[in-house]
Amino acid sequence: MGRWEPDAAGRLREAAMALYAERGFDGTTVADIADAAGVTARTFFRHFADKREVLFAGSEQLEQHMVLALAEAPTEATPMEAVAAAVLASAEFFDGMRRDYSRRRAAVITATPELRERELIKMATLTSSLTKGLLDRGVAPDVAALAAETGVAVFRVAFERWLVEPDSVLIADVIRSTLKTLSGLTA
Amino acid sequence: MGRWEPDAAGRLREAAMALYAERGFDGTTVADIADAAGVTARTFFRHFADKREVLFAGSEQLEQHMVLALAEAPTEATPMEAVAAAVLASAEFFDGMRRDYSRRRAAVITATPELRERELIKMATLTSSLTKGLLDRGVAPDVAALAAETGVAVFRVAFERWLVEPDSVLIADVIRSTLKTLSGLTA
DNA sequence: CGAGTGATGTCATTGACTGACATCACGATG
DNA sequence: CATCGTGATGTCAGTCAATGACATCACTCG
Repeated sequence: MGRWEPDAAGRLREAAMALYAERGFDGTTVADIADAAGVTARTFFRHFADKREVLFAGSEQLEQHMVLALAEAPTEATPMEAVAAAVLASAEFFDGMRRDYSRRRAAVITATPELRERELIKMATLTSSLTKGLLDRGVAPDVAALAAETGVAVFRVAFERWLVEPDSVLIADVIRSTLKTLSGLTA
Repeated sequence: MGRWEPDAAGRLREAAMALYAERGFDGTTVADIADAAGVTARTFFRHFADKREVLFAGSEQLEQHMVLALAEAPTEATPMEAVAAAVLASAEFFDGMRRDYSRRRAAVITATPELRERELIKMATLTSSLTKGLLDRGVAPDVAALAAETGVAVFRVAFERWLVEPDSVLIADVIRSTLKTLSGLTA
């Protein structure tokens, strides 16, 4: 065993989720989280930029994954098809994850304005990354922005729906269904 | 003259804008703003919930105004027409305002992640208010959400374009032009 | 063995934000 | 005219998020 327990960041993430769910975001201090994880508050800030970011670790990987899927979509795919592929690729991130965790996380975020702000900016960042990915595919700026925006909207709606569905439902199926609803709207 | 200079909130708003523009958001303390406005920091927090909110005063009125315009749209208007009326109504809020102020404010917000977060949540609130307004008109939930989202997107795009246009251009014209672009996209 | 490294702890400090309480012009009321 | 709220502000003390500077020490590599 090393000088310290391994995976301090992971312990901090779990401690934060547990405490936010139990006492609420405002009722939890960074010192509380650090104590529960067996480190000091200073170490918390070495792993996460601020008290909110601890709930959003992994969002960069999700984004990278989606952007990669977008880039790998066949050249002949329409912009919206490519975006759909990117959104579908996100499923791989959640299938392995316990639904329970996602639900508690969503509940905490919904209940805390500060966390909703952070989530919104993550979505905005995702949107602009997808837009850029489309531009790289030669899509016109207006179309790219609109397609990306629409794709992220589908992602959001599908994710919310998935959280409510029974546990057996796969998120990929919910995404496909949401995409179908979208095409019905514009038809 | 009363015991205190009148309109402390207004003085705080102006002082905040000036200092944020001059030294940046992070380089400005609440005490700085309060000093410049001739009050104490404690008074700042009696007028604004936090350091970011001082740049968003008036957003509730804008929202109310738009929701009202939505409600007053003719019964026979389509959802998107009603939303367009709401977005157009926002013009009355900016025509009187010095463009210069809006530009400096936008520059500060763009440069500061914390402020961009706040702006995003204001837009999200606006979206959900417009959605609710559409539901009150009997619009189906899916359509209402989509129309509101689209309307806010138009508002955002038009506002940004307006800031770049020469000073003589009216925001209402930019909004109308943006709405036209939108209908071109979906056609 | 000794130098270097990386993750952590310790300490001090700034600044956002809050609660409790005091102050005091002004307007109403008797 | 005296007094009695009332509302906007000041004062003070305190909590907690966040950051910089410096110390520590197991581990690794030469």
